[in-house]
This record gives sequence, structure tokens and C-alpha cells, in this order.
Amino acid sequence: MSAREEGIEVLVARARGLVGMRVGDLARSLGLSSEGDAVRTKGTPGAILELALGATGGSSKVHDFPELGVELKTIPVDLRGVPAESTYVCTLSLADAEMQEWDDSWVRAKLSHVLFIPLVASDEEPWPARRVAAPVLWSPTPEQDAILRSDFDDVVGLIGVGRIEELTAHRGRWLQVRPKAAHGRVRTTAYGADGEHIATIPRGFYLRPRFTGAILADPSALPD
Amino acid sequence: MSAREEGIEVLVARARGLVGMRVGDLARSLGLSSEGDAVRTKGTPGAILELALGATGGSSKVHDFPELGVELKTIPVDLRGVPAESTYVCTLSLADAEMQEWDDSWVRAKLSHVLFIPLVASDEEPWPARRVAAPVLWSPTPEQDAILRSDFDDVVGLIGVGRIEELTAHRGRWLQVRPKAAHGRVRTTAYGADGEHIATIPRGFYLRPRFTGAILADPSALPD
DNA sequence: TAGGATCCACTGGTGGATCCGT
DNA sequence: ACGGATCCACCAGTGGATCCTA
Repeated sequence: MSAREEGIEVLVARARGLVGMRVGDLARSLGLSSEGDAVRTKGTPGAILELALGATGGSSKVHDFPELGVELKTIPVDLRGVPAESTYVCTLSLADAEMQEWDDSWVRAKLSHVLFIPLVASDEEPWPARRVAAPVLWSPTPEQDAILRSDFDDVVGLIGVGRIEELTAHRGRWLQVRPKAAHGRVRTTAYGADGEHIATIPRGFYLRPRFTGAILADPSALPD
Repeated sequence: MSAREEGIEVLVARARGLVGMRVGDLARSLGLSSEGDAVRTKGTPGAILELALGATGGSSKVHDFPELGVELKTIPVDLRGVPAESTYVCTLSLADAEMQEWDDSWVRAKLSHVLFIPLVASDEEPWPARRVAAPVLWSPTPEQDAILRSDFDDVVGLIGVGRIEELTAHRGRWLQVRPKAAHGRVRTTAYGADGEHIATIPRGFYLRPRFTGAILADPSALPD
């Protein structure tokens, strides 16, 4: 077994050691506050788990654990383990989308090894009450990779021919594209069919809840 | 006279109204603190004068006064009016330097209309003690523009052939290129003679003190 | 239900320049 | 003297995601 594979096993073991803990208790054990209402602290649970598992990477990182090539994703689920939300993967560069190939893409690199950590939210309790559930280390099977590639190709194909207005969240079986901007007013640059500049809102890749729900139950699943 | 020309006259008149005032007093009249030692507050005098004259532009601006096309530059001078320092103009984009033409360059746009405001520093007093001196509204004469173009072409020519290591502050009669980074460790991308990527430190255009000193005394001067 | 809108923390890059060793 | 190194404030962009109407 390589050092990298050993490191990944250690990481998964550490994640298993957190199962059953409340996120608020994790925060306090790290010396952090667990204050703040839900709408003001959207990214906080994810940041807590990163700290608890020692994610390095810092800024401008490709993965949360660069030496392991592993991406950490927390995912809010209900008592049955069904995801409540889609899962953000990474931003989509509109300006050079037509240059992108799935095999070398940022989104594929992110998804090549993902450690999903479900956080169980019962009722409408605030995030500190969420409990860590069993982690799932996932890599796409060849069949899954083919579907994801197909979703990706559909997106970059549309952008490549300048039909960006047709790029809605309706597209994609598992991988979709949605707006990603702190305020709805941020603009970025894309190119139309005639090569003209178009100011449009930044987008990101997201995994649909149906897909993440299925791979949490069975990592080789092929849902709808 | 156009509205723009009227606006410029109003601006210059307002700058004349500040002559003799101490920068620290200006700061207080704007509700700002005039604390801090010299090394910690390098850009403060310039920011004070911008506020005092109502510079808009905010971020991502081409000029300090966009409607007027005027750039504001404070310049520290001694009791004789001789500049103590070079004057920063703007950053130099190394990645696409070979695409740049003087006529359409950012540096030429910045220098097309400059309101220089000398700040007289006597002895080794801190910046709040500096006094506003007579402003000079300057636009390059055709002769001056030709020299500046020559300096610019020398720089972009070197970068275009990938000889960036020869790009030192020794080059340029009036316009020189020097490092411009908050820490010496910041890197940016340039291209070598064979088109390979080179990580190098960001640079900026600066006006030599000899040149600014001459045009403060005579805007059409042609020093060394 | 889910597509489109939005929230916070953090930081790298930019704009304002001057410092300081050789 | 001056070429190379450095300093601070500020803000837009990124990374962490969830909110919220129709």
C-alpha cells in the first residue's frame, strides 16, 4: 500500500471517530463559537469539519487534502439519510469553457476522490445540533465517470457555441450548473456565438441531491 | 469651453485652495486620524488628498477623476521643490506585454492628464507635517510623448522577445520599470523566448525624479 | 421541489506610495 | 542616488454552502 493510500485510510478512520458527535460540540472542542443563525452561517459546518479533520490546502487549493488528492464534502441529510440540498463542487470558467476537456477539468479532479460526511439534521434545529454520520469515501466508477463526462460535455458544448442563455439548472443528469455569486449583481465575462463579450453571472457545478443520495447508500449506484 | 474643461478648471482651483495646508490638518478636517509612523503609512498622504479633492473612481478605475480623465499624483518634494522619490504610475502586465501598443496603453492613458500636487517635507518630519504646494496640471507635449513612447517600446520589446531578466530599473530615460509587490515573494506569469511560462515578480511603471522635478518647474521641459 | 438567489469568512491582488542597503 | 524591496488599506473574488419563492 502506498503512503498516499495509507494516509487516506487514516483520514477515513479519523472521520469514523467523529460519528455521532454534534457539530456544535466539535466547534467548541476546536475553540470556536457555535453562535449565529442559519442564514448567516451557511458555510460554517463545512469549515468546522475541515478543521476537525486537519484539512490543509489553505488557499488556491485543488483539494482539501493536497497530499492525498482528497476532497472533503459535508452534506446535510435528514433522518433517513436523504440529502436536503445539492452539493457544490467548484466554479465554472465561462471565458475559456470551450478549451476545457473533461479529462483535465477541475471538476473531474475534485470528484476523483471525495470524502462525503453526512450531517444529520433532525427537525428544523440549527446547525450546531447536526450530528456526524458515517463517512463515505467515493471515487466514480467508469460508468459513473461516463455519465458525468456527458453532463460536462453538454455544458461546455453549449458555452462553446455561445448559447449561454440556454445554460440553466435543468440540464445535466447528475452534474448541473447553477448561479454562484455572493450577490446577484456580480458579473463575469463569457463569449457569444459571434465572439462578442457577454457580461453574465458566475456559475458553479453542483451534484444533484438524487445522485449524492444514491452514492451515500451505494457508491457504485447509477440513479435516474 | 467643454463641460469637461470646466470641470478640470474647477478641480485645479480647488487644489490651489489647499496650498499651504498641512496634510495632517487636512486629515482631521476630513474626520480622519493622522496617526502612525512613516513606514506604516506609505500611501496615506495620497489617499488624504484624493478625499480632499473628491476623487471618485473607487475601484478598478482608469483615472482618479473618470469624468475628467484626470489622474491625481501627490509627490514628496524638499524645500527647493525637488522630488524625493520616483512616482508610481501603474502596473505592467507581463503576460500580454507584447500585445501592448503605446497609443492604447494604460500607462499612456494615466499620463495623458495628470494633476501633480507637491507635498513639501522639511527635515525628517512625519507626513502630517507636509504642506500642500502649488498644483501643476500636466499633459505631455508631443516631444515628451515621443520620449515616453520610446521608453515604453524598449520595455515591451524586451518582454516580447522573452528577455525579461534584462528588464531592470536602469532602462528608460524618464519612464522606468521597477518591482511592485507588497512582499518580495508574490509571483506573476510571463513568457520566455521559447514561449515557456516564467514565474516572476510583478512590476510597475515609475516616472524618474529627474523628470517629475523638471515638469514641476516647467511642464514642457525635456530633461536628460 | 428545485432553480435561481444569497450569505459569511478569508485572502490575494491592486492602488496608494516610500523605505533602505549598496 | 537609486534600484530593488517593502508597507497598509481596501475590496472583489473564492471557497464554504444553504436559503427561499413560485
